[in-house]
Amino acid sequence: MLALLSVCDAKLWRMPRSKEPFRFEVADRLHSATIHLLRHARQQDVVARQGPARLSALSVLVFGGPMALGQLAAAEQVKAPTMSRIVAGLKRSGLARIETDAKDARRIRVTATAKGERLLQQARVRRIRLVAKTLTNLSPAELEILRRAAELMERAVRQT
Amino acid sequence: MLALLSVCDAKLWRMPRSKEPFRFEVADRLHSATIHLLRHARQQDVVARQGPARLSALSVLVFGGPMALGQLAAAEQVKAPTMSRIVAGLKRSGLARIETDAKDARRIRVTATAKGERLLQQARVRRIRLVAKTLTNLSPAELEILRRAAELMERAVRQT
DNA sequence: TATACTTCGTTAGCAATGCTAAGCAATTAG
DNA sequence: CTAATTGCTTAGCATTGCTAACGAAGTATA
Repeated sequence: MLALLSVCDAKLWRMPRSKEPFRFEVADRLHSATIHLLRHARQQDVVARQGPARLSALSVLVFGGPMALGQLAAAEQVKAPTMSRIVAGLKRSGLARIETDAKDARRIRVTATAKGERLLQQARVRRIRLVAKTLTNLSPAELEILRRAAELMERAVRQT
Repeated sequence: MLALLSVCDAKLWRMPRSKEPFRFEVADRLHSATIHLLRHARQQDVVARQGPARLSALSVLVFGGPMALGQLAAAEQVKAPTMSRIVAGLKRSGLARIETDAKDARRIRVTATAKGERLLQQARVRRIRLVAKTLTNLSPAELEILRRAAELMERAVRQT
């Protein structure tokens, strides 16, 4: 259930030799902290009655729009056969629908249904609410630090 | 592969009514950013040749010391049968060993082996290195923001 | 045009991980 | 001493990863 989320947790840990030890220290702490935060947020996901892979794929469909199976697999960093089964599950549950591509008969077009969008938004609300709840005791200045940190993380990852 | 890591990604999303909208905005951004950061870090885990559940359990053993199966299951937020199988796998791979508890014959004592510690540390180094690499272009001031953010996240989650 | 590659998706079969239900053995309560 | 509780395992199911192998459709080339 923890997925890969807790491979490393400890403080007692010697950083590898580096010209920039501070960067490694920050990486270490950030890694650990984000693991703990997300592990906590995940508690809410039981309610959705859908497996993590399906929720995840559904979110890509909802926020990224309809797409072919291969694109979806790439977005989820998963092989095509795996995504094939996930999409089949979403279809069975009425959360996504499949159409054929007019230009290329090999492709399929996967789209989130209204029901799928609704379910995903609800799951999302639950998670965000829980995260917000854990931030309850922080001051505005501390919240500002977190907001800026989020921006920095997004930027850093996107530049990769 | 993404586990629950991408249930929500988008910017276009209306926050629920709240007395503290800023807190929800921060929660949303932080949630998204941490998902992306960890999804990125996870690329390194293929190398370890052990599933995520085993690596995760092993990390608890390495950093938390030997413990009973039930404790380990609780730490990993997993039911006992699941942990039973995970520990069996670790034992098969020579990464953990099982002893009987002298005081209570029902209990078992699971311990990480030297091989297990080595494997975990290597996986850990790979992940941290990758995270550090994505932080390459940040200034010292920006790194400091991330360090403080990590502290805040840890504190917030721990108070739960 | 015909043949051969390539690309896209599916099916089949394996392994890992989650669950509940059921069972066994040891401990604790009454 | 019996009965309830506790700790772990086994059995059986569903989900989600993978590779291998296939068929169908598009593309390139002789």
